[in-house]
Amino acid sequence: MSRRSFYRAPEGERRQDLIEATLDCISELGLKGATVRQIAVRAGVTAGLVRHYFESKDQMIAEAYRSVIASLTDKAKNVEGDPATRLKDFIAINLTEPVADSRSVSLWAAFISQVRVDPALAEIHREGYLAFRNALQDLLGDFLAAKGRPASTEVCRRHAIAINGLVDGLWIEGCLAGDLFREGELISIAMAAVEALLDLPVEE
Amino acid sequence: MSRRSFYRAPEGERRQDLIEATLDCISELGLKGATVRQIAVRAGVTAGLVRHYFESKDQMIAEAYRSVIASLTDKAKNVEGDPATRLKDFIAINLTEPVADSRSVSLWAAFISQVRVDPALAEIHREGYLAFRNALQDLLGDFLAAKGRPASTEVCRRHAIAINGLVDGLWIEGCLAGDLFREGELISIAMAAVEALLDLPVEE
DNA sequence: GAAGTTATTATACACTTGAATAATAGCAGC
DNA sequence: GCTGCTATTATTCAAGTGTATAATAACTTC
Repeated sequence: MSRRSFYRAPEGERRQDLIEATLDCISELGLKGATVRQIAVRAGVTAGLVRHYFESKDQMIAEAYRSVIASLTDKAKNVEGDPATRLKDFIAINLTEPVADSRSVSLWAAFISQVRVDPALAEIHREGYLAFRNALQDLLGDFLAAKGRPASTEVCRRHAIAINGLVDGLWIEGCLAGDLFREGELISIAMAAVEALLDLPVEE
Repeated sequence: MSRRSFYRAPEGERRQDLIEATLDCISELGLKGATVRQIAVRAGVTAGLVRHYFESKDQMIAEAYRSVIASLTDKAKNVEGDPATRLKDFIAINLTEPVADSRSVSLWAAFISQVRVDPALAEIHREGYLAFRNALQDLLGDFLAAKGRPASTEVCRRHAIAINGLVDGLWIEGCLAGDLFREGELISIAMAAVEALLDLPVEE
């Protein structure tokens, strides 16, 4: 009667593994299916270890949510180049894998559904949304200025709200039922819509 | 030692009560919190009754989802009047209570998060989305024709996809963090955006 | 290589879960 | 009122839940 052998992982690595396993469970089995035991199996450890790294299962899930938000927003916030290119890339990135895939939207929805239940998640959502929208707002300000049509903060804010809504809505549908659209169709629709909203060509 | 007294309800009524109680639980406690016992408490019955009306808890939840989708789409699909009024109302209805409230978006998100887990829910979502988008597409066709700018099915389809995405995205944010926007601001932004997308005034 | 630290395993606990079953009481028809 | 049907309650069950605890083995330090 002997114990299984194991590897003593560095703290950061193990925490990351546990969070990743948590997200796998949530996306494939739903929040209900993300039990401590199932998460442990996927992370290749035993259930007790979870409590060694996190105060509670709920706290681990909140951290997992933070990492989802970060993965959804980081790529789009770090676009580079001239304003027109950045705007174009911003849209394309959000409507292309890996941001746009069914795993992402599953995770996102699972957490959104808990926003009313857990105020901590509500706060995380709010921060993520505002950071994302403000990045877009700055981007739009730069773009309009570069095109010789500088706009007030208020105008940029309204444009950012609308375009953010548009991109979010298309992102969701693309993730949930991508087969309803042709290859690249959502990006093309989004690009045309942004041009109409701003009354300016984005692509040359 | 006596049993509690009870009322023998007509089948339709009791089923409706159970579904309503299920939705209350999901929106307030999350899918995890929607246990057979908790649902029974809210419906004012004992847990065993659930299985008398539904084959399983999962089947009851799928039916509950159907009723959510219906409540979200029915109001918007039944707009009346001339095309411009219908288009205006379509947008306003989707961004105003009771369609736009935190309970609705919680329920919607809870089900979306299960789409990957349960193919039955995926099918229900797909049907709901297409019915909604097609209603919008017809509406846009009528509107453009009435304004003397008749458009092809394909053009209407692209407009419907974009406007549907826009409205969905704004709906979600309005529900989740309504306090980030001024009274009526989302409707005003949506209306202006639709006018820009169609290059036509919606309001006189 | 021995000693000490602690990440990890193993096990146990109290509680909740969805479901099955049997008893019962509300109500319709006579 | 009595009878019969069945919607509803009450109880039970096995499986699964998050967490607490103690034993242990992997690794560090000297």
